[in-house]
Amino acid sequence: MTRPIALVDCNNFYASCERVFQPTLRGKPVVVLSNNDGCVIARSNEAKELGIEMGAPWHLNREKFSGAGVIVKSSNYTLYGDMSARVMKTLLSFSPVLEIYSIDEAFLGLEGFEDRLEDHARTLRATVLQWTGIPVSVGIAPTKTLAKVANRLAKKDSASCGVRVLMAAADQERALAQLELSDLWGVARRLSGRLKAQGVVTPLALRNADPQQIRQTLGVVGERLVRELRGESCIEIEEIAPNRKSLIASRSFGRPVETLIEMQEAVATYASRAAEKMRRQNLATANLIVFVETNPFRTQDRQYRASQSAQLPIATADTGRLVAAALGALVAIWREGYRYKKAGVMLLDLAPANALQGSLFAAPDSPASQARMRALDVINRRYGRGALIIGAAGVKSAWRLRREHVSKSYTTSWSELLTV
DNA sequence: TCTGGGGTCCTAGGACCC
DNA sequence: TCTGGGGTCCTAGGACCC
Repeated sequence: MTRPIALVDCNNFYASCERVFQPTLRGKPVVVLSNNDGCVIARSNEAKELGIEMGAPWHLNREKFSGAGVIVKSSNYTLYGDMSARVMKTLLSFSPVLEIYSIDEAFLGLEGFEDRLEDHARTLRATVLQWTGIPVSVGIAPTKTLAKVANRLAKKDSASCGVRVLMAAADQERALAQLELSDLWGVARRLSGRLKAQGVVTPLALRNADPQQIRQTLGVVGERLVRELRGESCIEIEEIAPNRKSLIASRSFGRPVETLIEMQEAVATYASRAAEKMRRQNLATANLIVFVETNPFRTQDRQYRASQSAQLPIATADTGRLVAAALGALVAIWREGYRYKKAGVMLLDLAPANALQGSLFAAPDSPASQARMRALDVINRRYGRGALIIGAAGVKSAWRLRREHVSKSYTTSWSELLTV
């Protein structure tokens, strides 16, 4: 009754993309660098073998690897996004049940292929390579967490030729015995530390632990992890991507920013870029955060980091309003005398820009509708007349409108509330 | 003047992912 | 001088509501 789940992961994705368009890079060590050519974000196998670490700051490594013939590329996200779309489209021809998990990973539901999982995966692998030029690895198991494990082994173990199936309990146990706790999906430094402190030292021990007991110390996340390791699927494949809830536009500065005017330029740019992103997805918001920080790697400098949120009276995607709100928030956290390294604008509580129309027809007992009715009730009691609340940001902002605006600011100006 | 319970919201921070 | 840029989920405590 267990349905097989495949995790398809592109090998060294950004480096592989560069190779597709520049075949002379094949067989050579290639690294792709982050913005400002700051640090390593992708490495070909050859580069990994040279000992180049993920995230390594390039200015500390340039010397070291210049003699090794390493080819360095600046990142090109437009290209990677395009290649990703081609890979995902190809995957769709191998199963209609597809969840795009990240730019280079996807989960596939393989129900119906139980009797030929390995063959199916090998054909998939060959086809993706032929159609897109991107090599992928495939891990198959009854849960997403185990599919991640299978995928890791498919990559690591050259004998498996890029495909690993872990449907049988005995195979799963053998696989878990080969890994470290921090190799597991969802376990990083902190969690593995806490587990080890509890005497759970290996992935296999975690699989054999009591879920209830793990829940005591690690909460629901821990319990889910144990169950997933046992083959009990707790994390479903999400074929329809839920609406984005927030988005960020931020950058590190190439050199320290020390004046307000420069910081204002940067924040205005980020706010405007964030607004563009939002409009492209037909979203709107009434809630944003501006943040600034100094360079934490320069321990000799005085450190400062701060963030400030700002609320707009109604949800909007208008660049002018968002820039104005962001600059207002910046003033509240700006401190003279620091060498700023990074700043950004986050947009929160994103909701479809046409939510107002939707809300009129929302089910009467939906939470959003109830919140709106309560807000309406307050207005009716207070002012003896009805008004339509702009609920574009859903329940939360309906509450906010009620608390912060309806009862305080909007004593007469209904037309403003009604503006879309 | 004293006494309760159940539920949601808000916010900040932690932890993790790619 | 030089160390990325995005995201999500969970928790905990206080505020607030009925």
